[in-house]
Amino acid sequence: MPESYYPEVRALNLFAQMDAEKFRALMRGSYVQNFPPQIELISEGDPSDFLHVVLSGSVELFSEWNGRETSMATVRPVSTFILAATIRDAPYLMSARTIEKSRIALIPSQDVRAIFDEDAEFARTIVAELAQCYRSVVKAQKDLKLRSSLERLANYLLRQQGYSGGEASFELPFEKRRMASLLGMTPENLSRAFKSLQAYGVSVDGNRVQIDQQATLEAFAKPNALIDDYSI
Amino acid sequence: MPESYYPEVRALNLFAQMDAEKFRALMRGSYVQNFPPQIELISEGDPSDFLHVVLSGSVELFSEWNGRETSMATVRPVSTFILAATIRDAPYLMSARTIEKSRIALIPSQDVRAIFDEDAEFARTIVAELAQCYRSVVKAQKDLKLRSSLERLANYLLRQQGYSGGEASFELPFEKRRMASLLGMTPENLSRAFKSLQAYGVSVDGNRVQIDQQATLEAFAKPNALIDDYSI
DNA sequence: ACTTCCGATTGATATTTATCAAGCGGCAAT
DNA sequence: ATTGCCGCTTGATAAATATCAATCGGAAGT
Repeated sequence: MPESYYPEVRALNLFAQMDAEKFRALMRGSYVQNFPPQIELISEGDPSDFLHVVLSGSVELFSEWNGRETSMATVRPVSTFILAATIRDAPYLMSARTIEKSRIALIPSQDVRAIFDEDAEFARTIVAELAQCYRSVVKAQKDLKLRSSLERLANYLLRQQGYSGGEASFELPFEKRRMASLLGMTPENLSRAFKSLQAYGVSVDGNRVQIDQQATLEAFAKPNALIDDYSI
Repeated sequence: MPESYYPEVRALNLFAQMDAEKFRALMRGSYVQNFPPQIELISEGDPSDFLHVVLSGSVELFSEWNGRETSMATVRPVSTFILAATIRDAPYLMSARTIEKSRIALIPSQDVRAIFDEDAEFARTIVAELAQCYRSVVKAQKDLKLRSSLERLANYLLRQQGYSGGEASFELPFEKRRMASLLGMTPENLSRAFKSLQAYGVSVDGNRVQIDQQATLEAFAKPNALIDDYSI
């Protein structure tokens, strides 16, 4: 990686605290690349050669089985993905594709494992990130198993509202078909679910959502920190 | 913890490689306790004071929301649970109860975090265990989102068959109601699902399952290493 | 401005899954 | 042996969700 990129990567939480020399060692074999939208970065089952870090843009993690496909998560700056595969030196469980034009840092997995052993500060950051990822999946699984699709949508909207500043009106971060897959439903059902939420003061126009009766929607959605708060 | 317990705990993968002195430090504030069945060990939302290690017996992790409850996973010896909460010093996302009479080691979370910083070998083991946990949840989520309940049951049976030695006949590890919740279905549906699998050579008598047409069942279930193989 | 394309929507219908209400049957306590 | 309990099963029905087939409508290209 050209040294000119170092500051950008160094600024990330993951690398901010680590020893300067170890950081250089890690960067030596790394790349930063720009990808156009819809590029498949990794395929599930492949060996985990690189830890990926999303610097800008966004990436979708998805999985396939028996001809079906589902969206598992979206990764936004600045987060890693396939950290667990990197650490265990195991095959990827999910595929990844860019949603939009994205800058991705690629760090050789073996270097991550090597530096992990040498730099306690880095190890601590890695494990904190991994624990965060774990907790996110557990939350997603609770969402899936404990809620109906309408409830999932309602809570999803409340979360998105929170991310975009808490105003009554906000933009959905991507296409509805992707949202539907993420929420574990079909696009047709998502469409009908939006209609059902009109009863709770939700209106949609394209990607813009407006929540007119915040309290009513919350009473229906019953958001819960242990499912919906991704900061804990 | 009485020193007489040390060898039993020391034998666990998690502690086998670590420095002797660090191990003693970790054990000093720890307990080993026997619990009867159906004891709630931790409740979701509580602060994570102890890392738990199942030495014998089995523990169910479950979650609740809005009056509903679902089984998230079962933990068998020798595994930890709530490792991620311990590391992040965050509240538990899941509750835990003993399924049967169980021996549990309780290790103060703050000691785990402290020793993590001091013992690189321990840190490496912890992070490997955590990555394993992460990958298990991802697999579970793929199972939930990509498969119907009948397909989930078929693959579950094949996995259980594998764990119990691969014979055509084997025992289910626990009650059907718990299995149903784990598989994301109602007990009634599980009952009907077993009946549907008769068409693929599956017969059930109490907790004993017999698979008469292995190939037929596998052709239906389409087991996949990236979902069903918990060793990778 | 017109066409084309593609995602979103809508309606009709089918499938899957849950709910409700009995029953059945093993097992433990008496 | 009898009783009562509890988990499992079964049947009937309802609700949730998916599928299939059009159709709509905005955005991009001509």
